[in-house]
Amino acid sequence: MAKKNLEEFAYKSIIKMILENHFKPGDFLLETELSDSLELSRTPVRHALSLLVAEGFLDKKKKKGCFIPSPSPQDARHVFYAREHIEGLAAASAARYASAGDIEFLYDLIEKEKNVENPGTREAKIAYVTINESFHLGIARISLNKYLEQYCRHSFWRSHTYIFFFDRYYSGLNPNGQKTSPRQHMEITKAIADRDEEKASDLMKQHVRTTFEQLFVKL
Amino acid sequence: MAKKNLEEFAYKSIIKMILENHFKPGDFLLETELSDSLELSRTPVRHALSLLVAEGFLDKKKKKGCFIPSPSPQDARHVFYAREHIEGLAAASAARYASAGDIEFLYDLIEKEKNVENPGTREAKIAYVTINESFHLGIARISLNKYLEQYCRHSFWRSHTYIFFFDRYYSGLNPNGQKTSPRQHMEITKAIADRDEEKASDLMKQHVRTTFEQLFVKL
DNA sequence: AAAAAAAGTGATGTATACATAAAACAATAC
DNA sequence: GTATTGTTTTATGTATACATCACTTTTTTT
Repeated sequence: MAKKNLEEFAYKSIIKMILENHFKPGDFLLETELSDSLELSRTPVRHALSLLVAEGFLDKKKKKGCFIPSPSPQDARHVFYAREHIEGLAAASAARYASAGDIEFLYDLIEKEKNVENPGTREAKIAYVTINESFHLGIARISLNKYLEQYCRHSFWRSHTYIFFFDRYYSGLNPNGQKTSPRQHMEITKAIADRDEEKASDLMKQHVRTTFEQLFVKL
Repeated sequence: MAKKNLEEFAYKSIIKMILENHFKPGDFLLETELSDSLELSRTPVRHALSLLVAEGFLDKKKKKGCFIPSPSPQDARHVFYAREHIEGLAAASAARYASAGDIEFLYDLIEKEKNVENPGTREAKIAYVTINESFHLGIARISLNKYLEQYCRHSFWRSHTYIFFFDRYYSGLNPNGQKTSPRQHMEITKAIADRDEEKASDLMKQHVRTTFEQLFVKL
């Protein structure tokens, strides 16, 4: 990763570390440790941590430090509930405003998703995550509403804390041993292409709920 | 205001200045100017500005600074659209989870709102703003979903940029010369007290839309 | 030996000096 | 007169030294 902007670099690096399970819930992210390991001063690290706290990715104790919030089934329900409805709104809005290029973009992603090689490997998992992110945040972007987009992005990332935590999900397989995402992504995209706002919204809500249920099958 | 925590002090002071119309859209909030006028160093000011940017109060240009976002009818439609639906969700959730104390809290606010003295004065305006914030963010809190609450808070404040800009609104009067907010607040609260999630949601959505329409009557 | 007081530790909180880059301006070429 | 390049300005971006406060450990007192 480029170090042009140290603040941005610190921000992205810390998120990356969190998503790569570098820390466990309750761990303190010390400014000095991070600045050492990222090889920059405390200032940009401190800045990045503040943002992450403001955005709700981290919790903070005054004069003590920032720490990874403890995930709870309750909190997961809250994120996914918010995410479900907000992405539903975004999908409806996307169905209204999507250009031909946007729709092509979504179909391309689904093609890529179907053709990920060596499913089950670490590389395949990373590919799925990347494509999935592009799809969901893509629809958020296509909604043309920067507020919806921002909230989608936030709840998406926050929900990914859980997806990485209970990472059984990214086997990418449902209980029947089949991938559900590409099919659902396809249906959503079709609804958007058909300009069917309500259907796009409903399918997206259902899709997010499916993700949640697959994750928390045992909770 | 106490200066125990300089970062908090800076944060609150800057918000206060913004809300008191100290700046106009497009104005840059310079770190050095602010730190001079608040009589502290750039560090806490810079920190506060970062938070305000993260929270969407301010926009930022890299290496240039933080500035008051310029309102546009398009942007206003986007904020109010997002706010309408998210506050609708929060109201539904609040109808489900509100405690007796919560409901009393809401009724108390409505009482206070009805009894604001000397309508039309600057003091009355500030009182309305304060009460209105407590009501809307109160419902967000009562939803018991911290994500919904966060998005409510964000879109609420962002929409307030417009409310303060076109401040005809806080005459508090509708085209017929009557205050509409207390009545709508009362109806929403009743729906919450009745545990009628759908009604609470619909009324809240309608209420936010009313606010928008009163603001943009001429746009 | 238990409790209270005091000193020590280690992190964040704050101020400030310096580096860097965007933007404004001036000078020059055309 | 306009466009383009070079210089200056100025505010942010970054590093770092020092202050402060919560917490821990040690010491003292009873």
